[in-house]
Amino acid sequence: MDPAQDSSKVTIADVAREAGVSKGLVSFALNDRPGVSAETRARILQVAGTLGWTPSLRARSLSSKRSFALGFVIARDPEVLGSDPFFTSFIAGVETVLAPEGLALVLSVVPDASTELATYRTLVTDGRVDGVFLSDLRQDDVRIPYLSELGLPAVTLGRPDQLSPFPSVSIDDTNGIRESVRHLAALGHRRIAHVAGSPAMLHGNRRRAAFTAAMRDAGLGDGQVVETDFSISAGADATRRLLRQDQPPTAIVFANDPMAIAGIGVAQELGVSVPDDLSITGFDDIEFARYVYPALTTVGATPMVWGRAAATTLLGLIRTGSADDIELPAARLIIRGSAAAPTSH
Amino acid sequence: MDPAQDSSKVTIADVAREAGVSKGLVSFALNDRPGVSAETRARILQVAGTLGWTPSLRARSLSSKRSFALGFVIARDPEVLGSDPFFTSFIAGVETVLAPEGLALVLSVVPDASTELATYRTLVTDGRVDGVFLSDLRQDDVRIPYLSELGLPAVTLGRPDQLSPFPSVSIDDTNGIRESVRHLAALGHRRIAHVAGSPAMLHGNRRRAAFTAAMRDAGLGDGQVVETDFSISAGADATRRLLRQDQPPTAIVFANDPMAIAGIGVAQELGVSVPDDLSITGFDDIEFARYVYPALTTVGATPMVWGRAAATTLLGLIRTGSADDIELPAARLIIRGSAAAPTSH
DNA sequence: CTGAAAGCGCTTACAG
DNA sequence: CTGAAAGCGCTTACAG
Repeated sequence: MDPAQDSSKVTIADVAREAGVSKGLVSFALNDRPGVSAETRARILQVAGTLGWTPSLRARSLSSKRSFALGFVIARDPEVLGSDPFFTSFIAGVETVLAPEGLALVLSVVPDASTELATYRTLVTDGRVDGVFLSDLRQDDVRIPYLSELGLPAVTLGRPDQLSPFPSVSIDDTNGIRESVRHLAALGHRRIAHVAGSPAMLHGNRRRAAFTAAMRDAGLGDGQVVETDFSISAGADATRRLLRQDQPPTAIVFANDPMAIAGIGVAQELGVSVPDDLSITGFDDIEFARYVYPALTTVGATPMVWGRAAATTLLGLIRTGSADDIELPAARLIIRGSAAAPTSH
Repeated sequence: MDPAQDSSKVTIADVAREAGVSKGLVSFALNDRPGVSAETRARILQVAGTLGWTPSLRARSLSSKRSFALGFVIARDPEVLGSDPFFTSFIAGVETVLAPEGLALVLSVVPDASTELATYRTLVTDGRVDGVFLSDLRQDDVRIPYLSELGLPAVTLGRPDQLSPFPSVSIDDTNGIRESVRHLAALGHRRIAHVAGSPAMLHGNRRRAAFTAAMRDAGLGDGQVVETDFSISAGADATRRLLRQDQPPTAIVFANDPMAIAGIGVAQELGVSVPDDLSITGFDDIEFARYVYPALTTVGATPMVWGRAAATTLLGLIRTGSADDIELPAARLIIRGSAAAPTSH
């Protein structure tokens, strides 16, 4: 009765019979494989359309050993995760390429690194996904050899510091840090500090190195650096420590926006005026950055673009067996109100 | 050679042969179905363990017409989504119940409501999921009859305002609003405004109604209300509008934390001191709330707990055909620094 | 360019 | 309590 219900009952056998061909040929036509004449293919597709045939994903999965899904495993303390808007935007970007292809995204949020590996193994054992996204690259990341051994295709967000069989989608975030330091130096700052991310994470390391290099280039020494784990609370603590020194910095370059926003909060709490007494820059340009006061001068990231590029690359790898690395346009500094010339003193 | 590789090749037929029983019996043992003697079941499971048999999810899916996965479709402008930490924590909570059961979560982030419906349809047609989570309930929500007609089990986050065949997991968030108003009234505020969420969304409506009711109870009239779409930018705009009036409120109750944080930013920008000239309360207790200055007095939400409860309920519905509604402990006000007694004037 | 058949690895009535 | 067989709906060599 209900056409929607009926159509779900239509199988490849019905289409084959109606079109007067074998099931195999219908399959070939469906999968755009050579060996079907143009007119036969057209007729088959036409019949399929008329009958409202939707090939069974489950049957296709079983016989073709594919899952038509991609996976993303995020290993983070959920509390910290929540404040990082990167992932949802990234996933929205991924979605824009998966949806039209009829592919799905399987997401796992796990609390720690060992659960993370177990999750990848389950994903492979169950044949849940045809490939995965690898984010938050760490130094000498165990996930890379692990996935390689499991035979699971992957794309890394950022270029690993080790031999990797996987394509990468990366962005030059050092440029943003460099621009931040130059901007502050041009405003007249001499004592500039860096609240760095985790040294165990590649982007934390890279931004820190970029900071030091830019400081030297500007003739400002190495600059003081405080390491954190990228979390808001660690950012707040680091800021407090920096400002309580005898010679506090007049500017701080933060490795991400959440920490920078916490930094503004701490400064205000201590009665240190931003940007008059202290200039602050962030990294990521999360939406909050525009709405805190003063609005955060920060480096623009493009998580949706990353998502799209990573999904395209991973699909290419899965389908053709290889894919080129992609380098996205370098991150740029966005100047707003949280950085200004230091007041004389 | 590689045991991991070998084990993936082991099938139910191998186990049956080795255990000296039929494939059917192995299947029965695997699925804990009656009709297998305790010792036979034990022997089968033992053999399965020895051989390292992992039942093929794909084969099980095809023959049992289940997908062993749950779905979550989020319809939101990705920009706005990013600043809402609710989802990632919610998903982390869901994960804690899915992972031990060997179930996966399929996530879709779509830009608008029509894409949302199409996504649900695809999920059903492809047999991707056995049930879905329904969040951000709207007035007379079309998704409820739609999913019902598709025959897809669901759990709603919050109680719908319409007839619904689905169980709900809800929390009394009106209590948090009520506590906020009482807190402000007790501090001596008389002109309290509410920056409400979208009137099209149930929780926006509910919080707004709770605000008005609490104001009346306190003998403070209806209180001024400005409607928004829950977005940070709308929260900033609403605050600006409120503060520019001849008789601006001395306190504002925001329907969520992102808007409240933007509200603090706007106040600072306008030279209005928080909490001296203006008290502010939020809703959700996102991580940022503790780190802005002054720290945000807000209502605690528990997205991880929601996730866990919703997943448990949905699984129960799928497995037994019915599930009871769950009411989580009422949301409570968390007092921090953004609300204080109004300065006399 | 096309057909007939086996196979993917389970589950599920149906007999006994 | 147990076995043999059909079935889920595709894909994929293998023949022609």
